[in-house]
Amino acid sequence: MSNCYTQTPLPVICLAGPTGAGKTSLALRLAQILNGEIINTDSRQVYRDFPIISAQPSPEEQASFPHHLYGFLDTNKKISAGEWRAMAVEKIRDVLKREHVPLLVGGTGMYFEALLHGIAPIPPIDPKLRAELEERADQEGIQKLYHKLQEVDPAYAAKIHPHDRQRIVRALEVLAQTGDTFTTWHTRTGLSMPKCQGPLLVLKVDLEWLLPRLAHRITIMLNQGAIEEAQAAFKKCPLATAPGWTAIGSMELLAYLQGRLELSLCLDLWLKNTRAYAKRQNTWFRGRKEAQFFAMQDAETLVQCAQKAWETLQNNIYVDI
RNA sequence: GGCGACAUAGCCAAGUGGUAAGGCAGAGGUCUGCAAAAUCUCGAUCUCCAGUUCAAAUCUGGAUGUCGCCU
Repeated sequence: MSNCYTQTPLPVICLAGPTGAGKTSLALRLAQILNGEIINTDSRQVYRDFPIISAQPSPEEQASFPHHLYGFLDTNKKISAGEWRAMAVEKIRDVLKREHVPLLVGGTGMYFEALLHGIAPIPPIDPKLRAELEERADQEGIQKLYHKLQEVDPAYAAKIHPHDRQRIVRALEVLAQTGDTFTTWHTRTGLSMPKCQGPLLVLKVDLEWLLPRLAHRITIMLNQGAIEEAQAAFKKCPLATAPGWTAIGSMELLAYLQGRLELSLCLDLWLKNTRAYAKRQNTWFRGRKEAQFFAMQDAETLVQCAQKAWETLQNNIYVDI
């Protein structure tokens, strides 16, 4: 019985949307109605030292229903989409064993993608390879590496832009270590991986509506001690390039703490970057075919959809078993 | 009231006779292990009117507006 979920898709409910849309409070509602447990699907809320700045659910909120994968990672550590997925799947299994509903809540589109559609089972790549490629890119120019990619994996090269350094390096490092091209790996997506299945419920927000909310949220964060939080984090991890610092809010505050930015400019920039991020998130979710969109005013409808979807998932699972 | 300067996209701004750089903001995309990342695409005929010229954002005159100084 313990391995039945490895054969059948794991049923989940996904709640996504841009930052500041109101996912956290809605998630609590879903948890209450569906008897759910909340699993973080956000690449920044995993960091231990930034609970305020990354807008993690408050301790009270986290105490009201079980929350998973929040604030467990050190600032100098990073996590990949694949690693997150593995952890999330484990949590999902646990939740299901308790006969609760796994609620995946967050704003990181790629994590939802990895969870619902799988990700190529590429082994961990030696960081040295990437470092070497990055250095070559610095010295010879990224065009050289792109030309190389065109030779070894023309199909993938055609899919990305010649300036897309991150993806060019990634494709080359994978090939260098595994001997297989990125394109080949992509064909193996989903194999030997537990699948998750469920609705992708997305909060649809208008940026004009969101902007004042984001501004207000920054004020609240400051009142809650965002600056002190950044100070404390800096004491623990003074390396500005550490993965945990590459988040909106923390990077601007760090610049302020280091005297590189006036406070008022820092706050302006923080807001600006947050808004731009929300826009990118909108773009991402808009492009998902399976996404179902709801305005915040239609939260009720969303909840009903989640309930209905869960019933359907239950039935399907039992049929499969 | 007088004198002077300026007037280029939402903002900043280059361009001094040959048919409008750039930055920011904004909009729309891409996305397979860094994703709060990386990356791509998109905008004006130069305040208005008249004139000079083959040709004007660029020269001349006038109008309007803004800013500064003066009385």
